[in-house]
Amino acid sequence: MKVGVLSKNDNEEIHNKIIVQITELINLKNLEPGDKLPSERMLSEKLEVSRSAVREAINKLEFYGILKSIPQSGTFVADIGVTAMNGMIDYILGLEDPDFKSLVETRILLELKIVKLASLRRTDEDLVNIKAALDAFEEKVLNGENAVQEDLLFHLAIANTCGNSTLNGFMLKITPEIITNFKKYHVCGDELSVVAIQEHKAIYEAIKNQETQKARQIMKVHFKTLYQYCYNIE
Amino acid sequence: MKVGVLSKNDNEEIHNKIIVQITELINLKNLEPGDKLPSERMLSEKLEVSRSAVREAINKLEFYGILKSIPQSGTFVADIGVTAMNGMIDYILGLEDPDFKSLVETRILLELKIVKLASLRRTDEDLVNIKAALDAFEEKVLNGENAVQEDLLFHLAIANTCGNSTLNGFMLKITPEIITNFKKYHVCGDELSVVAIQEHKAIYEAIKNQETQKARQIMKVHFKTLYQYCYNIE
DNA sequence: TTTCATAAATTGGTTTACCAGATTAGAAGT
DNA sequence: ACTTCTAATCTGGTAAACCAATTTATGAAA
Repeated sequence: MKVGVLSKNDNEEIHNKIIVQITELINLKNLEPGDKLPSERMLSEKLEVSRSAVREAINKLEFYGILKSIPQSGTFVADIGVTAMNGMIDYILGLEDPDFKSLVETRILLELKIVKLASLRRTDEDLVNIKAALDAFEEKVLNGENAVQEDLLFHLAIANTCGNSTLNGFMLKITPEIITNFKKYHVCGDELSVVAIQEHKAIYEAIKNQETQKARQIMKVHFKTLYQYCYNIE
Repeated sequence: MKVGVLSKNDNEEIHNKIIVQITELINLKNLEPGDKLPSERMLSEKLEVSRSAVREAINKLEFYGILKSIPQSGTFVADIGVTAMNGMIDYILGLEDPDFKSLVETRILLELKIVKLASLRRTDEDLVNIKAALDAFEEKVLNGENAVQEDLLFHLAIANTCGNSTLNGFMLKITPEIITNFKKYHVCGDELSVVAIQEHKAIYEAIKNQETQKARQIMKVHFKTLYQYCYNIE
């Protein structure tokens, strides 16, 4: 089953159907950016579905920046143009659920950039946060406990200091899926955690000293095991 | 105003407040992964807000993989652990709206990876799609019309063939914001479009011939102007 | 005591009714 | 004809009522 990034349940199918119908309507009526859609009531009547279903479809299109609802006024076609809209909707409907490989591949890409930016832009306050996450991770590992959560919180702490809210948001989006997949495929890596402590410390130091390339290099080494694992799955 | 990735309206403030309260409740009750939250009715009563408000807060937490609602059963703490949950929620609530620089910075990062993957994984069918987007762009430019939409659809066509649904989804998420910012800051770049045609063609050929490094190199050149613009804004 | 069928209660989801702000139509005044 | 003001209408959002599936409680049978 295909499902979007918003992934909820199997009712997604009917949402997609409604999205297609709304799109067709926009094209039929030659609505331009800024134009108002028929009201939710009209749409639900015309498409013979409940208003809530229409609202959910609109929500999804709004999430992807294609529509814009304004409280007591109406729902409008965002000013990205109808060509972009039609193209995007095709791709949105075709979006598949991310598999583990996609997630890891993306995570590594994001984090190698994030650690560079973080080392350039980190404030002193940021360093305190990262250090706290680092200490929490170390304590857990030295206690012999599973520290997957603390591991990823350390990485999120870095993402939070990179000064790029888009990258930060993307990291937050994929982290839970990464964790659950770690558990699913038993990539918890308890045995590697002691090594990981040293690597985390080295990353922290590099960020602290603003050694951009070094920070990136250590992060790359840090991901080596994960990287190999990722490309051995397929 | 701070706002999350889901960015809707100013009522986000109260959603965040509810999210905090729900989190506190989970901690108070020492709920572990897999445990069931109080029902939506109980929560709305206890927190003295409407049930719909509770539902929206839960939806957001579900989007970020922290909670999981099961239809006639209940809402459960996802199995990422309470430590990860608490850390993530702090970061989620602190998320700011992405600025243009964040978007461009992220786009370039994503696309340089995407074009590599696409050149490795593209099918013959993919090539047809990319070529169609390429032709549409060329026609628009040669007609002297603004071709921002067709430009980005070409890039989305590539993203759609990269075999990584996470990266593809992220590209879809930022594209509309990129377009609106282009218009806002007048980065439409009509004068550059003729050059862009050649670059697009070269990218297409490289993907077609599966010349991975070359594809990436051309994409990098293609982004040069945008890159400079991005780092001159601040 | 255990097992299993049955009914009552609980759940998230959905439909319906209602709300307050925004828009529009039209009349009144100039 | 053109404003201006007002009231009726229309809008997305929200609260309340309802639903079907699930879970739990109950108790009879073994």
